[in-house]
This record gives sequence, structure tokens and C-alpha cells, in this order.
Amino acid sequence: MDTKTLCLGVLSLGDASGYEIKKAFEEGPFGHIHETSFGSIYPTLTRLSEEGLIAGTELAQDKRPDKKVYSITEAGRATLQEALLASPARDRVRSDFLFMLFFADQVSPRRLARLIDDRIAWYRENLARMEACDCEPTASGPAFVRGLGIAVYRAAAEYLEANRDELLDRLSPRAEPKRIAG
Amino acid sequence: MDTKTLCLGVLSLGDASGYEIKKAFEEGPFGHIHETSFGSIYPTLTRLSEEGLIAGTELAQDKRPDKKVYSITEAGRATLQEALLASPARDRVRSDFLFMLFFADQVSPRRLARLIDDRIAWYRENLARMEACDCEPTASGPAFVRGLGIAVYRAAAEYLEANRDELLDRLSPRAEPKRIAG
DNA sequence: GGTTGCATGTAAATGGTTACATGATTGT
DNA sequence: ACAATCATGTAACCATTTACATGCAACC
Repeated sequence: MDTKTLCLGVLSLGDASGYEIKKAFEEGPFGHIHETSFGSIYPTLTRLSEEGLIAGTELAQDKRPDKKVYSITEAGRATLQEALLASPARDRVRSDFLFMLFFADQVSPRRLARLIDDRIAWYRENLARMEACDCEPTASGPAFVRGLGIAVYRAAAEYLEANRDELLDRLSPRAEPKRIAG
Repeated sequence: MDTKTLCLGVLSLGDASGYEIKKAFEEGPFGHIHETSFGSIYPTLTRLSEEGLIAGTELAQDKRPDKKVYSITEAGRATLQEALLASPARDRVRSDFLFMLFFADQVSPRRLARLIDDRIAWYRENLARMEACDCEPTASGPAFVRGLGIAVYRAAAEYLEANRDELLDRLSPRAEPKRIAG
């Protein structure tokens, strides 16, 4: 999905500022769907506004910088609808972690262990966060995506936990205790 | 991972042409790690060659176009080593499928069903492929990554299969059979 | 006194996709 | 006949990241 559609999507759920849209991707259930940076959101929002797909309102705040809150327009909703009808591009994944694991025998076992442990911790943290926000009776879509995310993260974490030691053992073969004499 | 490191990685496993490197990402166990296009591989290979990190040999073939087979050099191996020491950037995922699912209530149930079923089929096909190449006693790294890929894909497929109907039912609530009269 | 969070934006540089160009061979 | 596979490459375009620029408030 291009940033344009992404912003329209978030705004179709309610008004938000650029900062809030970014946050939604960092923390929210969008995390495992797509990432973005401010440098891509702000220009997109400006363009979207020029095209009449969203409308922005400057909002002065107390003890906070002003913010621009955007609302999706009817034209914007129509554009989002269209985008949702296109056939989805295949997932694009780019994982340095997997790449490094693939070349495990070119990496020191210590570093490898660190890599895997950090990753497990990351999954566990994210699982906790995702499972915690059970609270709101969310719409069907988000609930489904959340469930899928949890299922996948859990499978990954469990695999790593179950196979970590075996991999490390195989790479740094415990020097066979050599018999000093027959 | 940048394309440069990617190519060095593949070439560290054995000589290959640009075409073969691309294929490795499409079919091989790299599929769920990273994708690339010719437009990024060929220029990278040229640059890598200029930098002395790889060396290319033109190879005439019978009934086939010529190909350029590249080998990694010592300098190339050193560069790869360095890249493997850097701390891995976090995974970058971009999934149109998940995005669309998230907005399930803005998509027709029929289309949604199609989307999910296609995805399940895709996972099943890929699982079959990945499980099939059990043959070679691959190095520890690839075997580990393969196992992780299988675990994750399986979890995703199972989740989709288990929750598909519930989602669809909730979206197109079976019109309660109205009693014609008390 | 330093860092984090709130808040918006621009500009340069990078990196990557897409489409084009070419062409033989093999399979349907 | 037509599509797919093998095989390499270029160029235009697009999108995105990164770094810069600014500044107040709250917390440690």
C-alpha cells in the first residue's frame, strides 16, 4: 500500500494529525502491517489535502505545539474504496534478522545467541502489548488482523525458543573430550 | 539488507549469475527473507565488480544466452563479514493483504472471502514447496530459517482457516429469519 | 542538564521498481 | 502461434529514508 492509501485508511476510522497517524503505525495494530516515517506522511497529507481527499483544520493547543487535524472527505472515501478493490500486491518482507540467521556459520555463536534472544524478547514484548488491548470491542477487521498477528508472532517466538539451543550446539560443537591416552 | 550485501551473501555460498541470484530469492528459501528485481541486481553486480568485491567471468553457453558468472573475492568476504556484524535493522513488512483485511467492513464479503481463500492457497503451496526440499542436508543456518518460515506460514494458514467463516458471518449477518406472524 | 514526548515540515540523497530493449529455445 | 524460460542490461520514474530545522513542556 502506498502512503496515500494508508493515510486515507487511518482517517476513515476517525480524524487525526500526521503525528497521530505515524503513532498509529508504531504502536497500534498496524505495526506488523506497514511502517512509515514523518518524511513520507507529512508531504502525503499535504498532497491529499490539495487533491480534496482530506480536509485539514489547524488546531491550537494548550502547552503543546499546534496541530493539524485532518478529516477524510467523501471523495477520499471513494478513493479508499477503489484502492480496496484493487488486487493486493504481494507482501514485501525485508528481514535483516533472517538474512543474518541464514548465514549463521559466518557469525560467531555468541553474537547469534544475542541476535536470537533479542528477537525472542521483542516478540514477547509485542505479544504482551497485542494481547493486552483486548479491551475495546473492536471492529471485525482489526480483531481478525490482531488475531493473525498474535498467532504468527507466537509461532515465531515458540520456534526460536524451541530450536535456539540446537542451532547453537551444532555451530559450536562441544569439543569432544579428547582422551589423553587409550 | 541492501542489495549489495544480499548479492555478496548469495555469492558467498557459491558462484552465480545475476539471473540465478534473482531466482534464489524467488524460489529458494530466501523467498520470505527478501525480494529483489533485476533492475536492482544487475547494477549492483556491476558496482560490486568495480569495487573488487566480486569477480565476473563471461560464460558462453550452448543454446542459451551467454551469462556472467560471478565469484566473491576475499575483499568481498570481508565486506560481508562486516555487514553481518552490524546490528540488524528491524524487519520491514508491507502487506496489502493485511491492510485490506483491517478494513474488512469496507469490503464486500464476497471479495473478502476470495482474498482470504487465495491467501490460504498461497500459504499451502509455499508450505508444500518448503517442506519438499528436505532433501539436502543443508547448512544449519538455512535449515533454521526454513524451519522458522514453515512454522510461521503454518500458523498463518491455520489461523485463516480457523477464523475465516466467523469473520464472514459477522460481516454479512445471516438475516434473522423473520417470523411472518406471531 | 539531558532526554523524551509533542508537533510540523523541507531537502537531499538513496534506493528500488517498472518498463523498455533484445533474442534464442522449448513447451502447449 | 503464443507463452514461458533463459539471460543481460539501461533509463526514467517513484517512493522513502535520513538529516536538518525549530521549540516548548515534562520528567529524571
